[in-house]
Amino acid sequence: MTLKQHLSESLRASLDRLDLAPEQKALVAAHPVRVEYPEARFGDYASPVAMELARILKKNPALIAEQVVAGLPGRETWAAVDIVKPGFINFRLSDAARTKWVRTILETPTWGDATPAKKERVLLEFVSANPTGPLHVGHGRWAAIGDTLARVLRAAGLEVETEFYVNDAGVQIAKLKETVAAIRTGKEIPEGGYHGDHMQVFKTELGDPVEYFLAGQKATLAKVGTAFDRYFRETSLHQSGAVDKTIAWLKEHGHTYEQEGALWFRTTPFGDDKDRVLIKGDGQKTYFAVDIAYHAEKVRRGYDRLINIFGADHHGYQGRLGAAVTVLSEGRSRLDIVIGQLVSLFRDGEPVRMSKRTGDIVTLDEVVEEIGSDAARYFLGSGRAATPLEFDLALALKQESDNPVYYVQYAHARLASVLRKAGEEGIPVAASFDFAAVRGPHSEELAIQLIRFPEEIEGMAASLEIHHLATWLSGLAAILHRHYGEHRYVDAADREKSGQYLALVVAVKQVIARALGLLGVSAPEKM
RNA sequence: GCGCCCGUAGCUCAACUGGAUAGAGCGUUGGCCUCCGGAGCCAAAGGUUAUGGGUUCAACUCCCGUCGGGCGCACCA
Repeated sequence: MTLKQHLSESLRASLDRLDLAPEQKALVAAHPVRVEYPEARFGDYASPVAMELARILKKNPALIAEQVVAGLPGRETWAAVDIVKPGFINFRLSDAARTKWVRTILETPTWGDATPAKKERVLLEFVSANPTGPLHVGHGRWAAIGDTLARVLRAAGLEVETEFYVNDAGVQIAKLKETVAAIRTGKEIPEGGYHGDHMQVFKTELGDPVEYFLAGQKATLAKVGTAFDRYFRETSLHQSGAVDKTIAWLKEHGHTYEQEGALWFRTTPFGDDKDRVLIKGDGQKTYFAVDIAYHAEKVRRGYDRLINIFGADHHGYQGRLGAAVTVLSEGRSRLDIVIGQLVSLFRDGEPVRMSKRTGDIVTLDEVVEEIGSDAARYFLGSGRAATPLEFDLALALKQESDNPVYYVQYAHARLASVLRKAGEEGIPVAASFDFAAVRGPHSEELAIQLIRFPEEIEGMAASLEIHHLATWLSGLAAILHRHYGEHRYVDAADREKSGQYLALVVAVKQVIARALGLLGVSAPEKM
């Protein structure tokens, strides 16, 4: 259990002991106990619960806070519990508690991992780019976010499979093949075909264009450290008859109707804003019908939860797909859709249009080539998915050697260097860490930031917002750099104290490496 | 026209989903290596959180309006 949870439960226990009328007791019991992180000067944890209960209990928040503190169990964990102005309750960890938790971190190489209340099986689908060209920066954003989300969910104790849906059938693929045939025979590219320099390879490249692009996309994803558990092909749905079976199932269960020669799926009762066509008047199945069959397949596999990462250009799909999953799973599976806003490309402030048709496309490969995988992963994964990202190539290139990711990596390399130095001096890492030995400027912050790591993981798993990882990590790096400036870790004159510092160094280094790993960024020993 | 998302320091982004004096990186200005890595640290400048109302002990966060930007609104894929 995390420290935050411990505190939350202690507060709950204290609230239960308040002398209240039965109806008030019920209200208090229903009220969540929130614990948050205050500014360092106030302490390590804080709770606004007394202020929140002031209205319900019709009492002065400071008075409530006093009573809560009076009945609080587990006081030995806290060096100080203060009540401040409106009614905040602030908690400062005791040295003994810091010692205990840091020792736990040192004994736990997987520190950060959390244990879920329920071990859910999750299918996470992302990227799913059409195999009609190379991946662009937008795909890179979904890859960075999706891959990190998968790692974070696993750290949070969920069973996660990742999947890339390959649209290898349908009209666009037919257009692609026509285009390739034209290029190979030296004819003009047909109406609605694919233009652009990246198509010219088919003058000499003789393979199937779908396989060619898919292989290229996989190679690009590998460069940014993203591998999928499964590539699921649309054609397999057609071959297995899954599309027809799914439509038949919907018919049998009364979810469809015919109108004007088309077959409609009644999605509006399940949150969609209009019903959708499955089979068109000309007898052709819609793209949506195929997509439903795909999600029927996911449901059939029995996941507790489906998560899809969609670009904002597909957000209109949310309602109908959610309705489909509800119907197909008969309410048993839940579909979460993470909408990621698009990436706008700029070069020196000038917008760069991205289109596979015009060919003015900046590929993910090129960007990775320019700024490297680490910087790309960090940059694309550190912003909130819901916020549009403006990516300036010239800026990214300029910051090549002065990028936020290096700030964090440098912290790691610096600690590696400290440990090397200690090795040369023959100073051993203390076997039994004692926080009191390393007390001083920023030491408390450093310890607490490490202790919070699993709390961050839990928070991200709940919100599906992984950008917090980069924020928290750069916070840790900042504290470390400041701490480094104030303390001398390796001092041959005081081997005992140095050993204690080294234990802290090992803990910080371990946690930074783990967090960078979740981000898909390397943790260098030297830079 | 309707719907979803966004608007925070000069630039790129945070702010724990309603908490305390809105924070980082880049850029700018001025300091800091006889000493474990100066890819770092310290200090300064920079904000009426697009804008006008509302809700409350408390609003960047919630509600309504306005302005600006992105994306959707097919018997397309």
